[in-house]
Parts: sequence; structure tokens; C-alpha cells
Amino acid sequence: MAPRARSNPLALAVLITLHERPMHPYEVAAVLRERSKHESVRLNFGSLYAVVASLEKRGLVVAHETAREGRLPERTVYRLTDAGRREARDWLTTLISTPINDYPSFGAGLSFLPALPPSDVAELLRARASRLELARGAARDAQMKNEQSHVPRLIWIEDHYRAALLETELAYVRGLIAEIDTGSLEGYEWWCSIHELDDESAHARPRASVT
Amino acid sequence: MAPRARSNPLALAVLITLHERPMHPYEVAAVLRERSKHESVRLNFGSLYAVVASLEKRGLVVAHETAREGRLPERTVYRLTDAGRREARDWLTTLISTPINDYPSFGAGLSFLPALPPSDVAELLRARASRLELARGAARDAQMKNEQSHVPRLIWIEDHYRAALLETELAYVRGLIAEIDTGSLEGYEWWCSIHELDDESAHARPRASVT
DNA sequence: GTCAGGATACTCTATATAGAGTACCCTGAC
DNA sequence: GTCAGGGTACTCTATATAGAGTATCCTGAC
Repeated sequence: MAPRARSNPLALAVLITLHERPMHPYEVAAVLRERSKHESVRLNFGSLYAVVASLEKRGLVVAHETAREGRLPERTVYRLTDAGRREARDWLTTLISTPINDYPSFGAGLSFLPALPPSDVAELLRARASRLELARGAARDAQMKNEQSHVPRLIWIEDHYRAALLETELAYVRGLIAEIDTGSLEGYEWWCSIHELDDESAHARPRASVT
Repeated sequence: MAPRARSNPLALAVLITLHERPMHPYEVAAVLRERSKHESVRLNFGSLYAVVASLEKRGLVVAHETAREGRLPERTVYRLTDAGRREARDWLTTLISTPINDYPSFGAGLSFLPALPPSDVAELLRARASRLELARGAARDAQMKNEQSHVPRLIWIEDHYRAALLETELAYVRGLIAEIDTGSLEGYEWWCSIHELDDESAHARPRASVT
């Protein structure tokens, strides 16, 4: 497999969608949106056509037919090849069996926490916590809707996973807020001390490592 | 702020590192590595120099001096500007206060689960679970090392967060395995039925939507 | 009957990114 | 004394990606 070939999961989403029947890229996007897969896979038209072109170059899909309606842009319908079927299966296999570091952005934020003063961080974490609560509410509403329309859980299993992560993050954030508020976080004094002189006009002062 | 300006957290890592003192890019990378920040922020040299060039273009860092030792490549030492200081603070503020969808790859994998037969998925999840256990072991070892050398928890707070996420994922995966093994997962019969005819030679058969 | 707003179906372009490559230096094992 | 292996410090290039732009069509409100 070519390097970086499996970098964009949108390509996998396309392969799996085409497994169903040949479609043109815009239709693939519409199907993914309709099934809310765009919450699990980053989807935008700029990338979509590039990704399909790359799949075609790699022989995983082929142009099946082209058609146009009226004077709308021409549609190119693609279908999956055997190689594409195999690639979809192998890729999905790896995705499920092998954990990888996704570099979540909150992890990056946390790793630079000492760069901001502790009182500011406590406020920011409170803001995050309430936004997480909002997101949790929205997720619960969506879940209720799925339950009421008897969509089997297998179909929205990724929402369950996301909800579990969200719950963990919320608990973590709340714990961290408490540790900052009470000053019980190990290293808190040092953290305060490096920000003692902070004020609006400070800007050219050398300072110690902050991480 | 320019579009996509805040897409790569490596740029934030560079700004925060330069807050300490002027450095050349390679040195920034060395410092980040030494402090294990490369576990929180994707770091490779190809991106590093591009990111620094982009920061310079945006006026967030400036070339401070250039030097060379022997016949080694010339080093360009950069320092943070006031705009850079402000940008680092604002960016970090947003990163902490505002949750965003990172599109974790396991979520993508889960959302296409029905594309593989249930028995295969159970095996793949078992493989994932044991890899997650390995990762947890490694994380615990690192944690013990930090505790023994009295590194304050504030400094490795991101490891704690990652450990919490890992624990949640492991519990989730185990739960899912159990639901598949016992067949209690809602939609299990349908899942089995769409894979009933699967075998090695199957390849051109039309099939129903699998997600 | 017309006109706004959304849907259809892409295309264009600037920028971002990863991986490999370059060229030199230093240390220490044999 | 030489040579492998690792460190220093980038540079090069192909590909990936996001966001905006284009042109047409359709529906329904007034």
C-alpha cells in the first residue's frame, strides 16, 4: 500500500458506501450525511473529490458511467473494484484491532496548562465543563430519538462510544477544577509562583520553563 | 486570524516553547521530545519547519540570529513577538475552554462495524483490548517513574487524562465484546443475516446497506 | 410571475503535511 | 585507524486538505 494511503478515513467511508451500490461522489456524501456518519468522519466536498480521485488512481474504484441531467454538472458514478473491497475490509480490520494515538486536542491543551495562570485555567475549565454538559444533553436527546424510532443500537454504536468518552472527560475536568480550587494539585505552588508577576503590560520578561 | 491558522497544534507548541527563550527549530523539537510533548502533539521535521515559516509569515515569531558550527547546516534562531505571545495565550485559552470533535479513528471504525461479520469483529475487538492493556501497562510504568522521581502531577497531567480515556475505551470494548458473544446486542440478528452468505469467493454480489 | 433560498454537482487554489533525503559531525568498539 | 551508528540541522517534493467559488435547478411564499 502506498504511503499515507490510509490517512483519511473519508476514503474508507467512500469504499464502504460504494459497497452497497455504485454512486457518484456527491451522492456518497449525501448518504453519509443522512446516516450521520459525518459526525464520525470529517467530510467536506473539497476533500471528497480528491479522495475519490486518489482511490481511482489506486484502482480501488472505477468510473462506472457518467451522466448529466439538464445543464447541471456531469456526474461520474463510481463502483468498487475487488481490490477496493479487499482494501475496505483490511483497513477496517486494522482500524478496529489496533489502537493508535489520535492526538486529541484537549490533551495538547492540558500539556501546556502551566503556560496560563491557575485562576484563568480554572475559569476556562468551568467553561469547558458547561459546554460538555450541553453536548451531553444533545447526545442524550439524539439517543432518545433513536430509541423511540426503534433504530437498533448496533447502528448508532459509535454514539455510545462518544458518549462514554464525553462522560469521562467531564468527570476529569470537574476533578481538575476541584484540585485547582482547593490548591491540592501537586505543583500548584510552583504554578502560582511562575505567574506571580503576570499583568497586562508584561511582555518582554524572560521566564522559566513553563511545562 | 487567517483561516486554518490554528489547525496544527505543533504551532502552539512552538510558540509556548519559544516563550522560554529564543531557539532554532531543531532545538524546539529536541525540547518538546525531551518533555514527552510529542505524545500530545504530532511532531515531525517535515511539518516543523513549515509551521515555523508560517508563524514567521504571520509575524508571531521573528528570526533572531543565524549561526553555524563547523560545516553543519546553518541554524536560524527564532524569538517570540508580542503578537506571538498573545496568539499563544488566546489559542491555548480556546483549546481548553472549547470542546471540539477530533474525529477519533476508533469512532470511525465503530461506525462501519456492520461491514464486517460479527464473529470477525469480536476477534478484532479482543485484539484491541489486549493492545489497550499493553498501553495501559506502559502508561502505568511511566506514571510510577514520574512519581518516584517526584515530578509534580501538574507536569504530567495530560498523561492522567489519556489514562482515563484509555480506561474508558477498554471498558467499552470489553462490554461490546460481551454483547456480541452473547448475541444481546440490539440488531445482532440482522447483522448475522447480512453476512450469512459471506465466503472467500464472494465479491460481486449486491448487498443491502451495511450501516 | 418572480424571486429568495436551498439543493445539486462539482472545481479551483492556496496552504499544510509527511516522509524521505542530505550532509556533516562525533563517539567508541574493534 | 576506521567505520558503524547515532546525533545535528535542516531541505525537498509529492500529495492531502479545506474553504471558497461556480453554475444550474427547483420549490414555495408573496
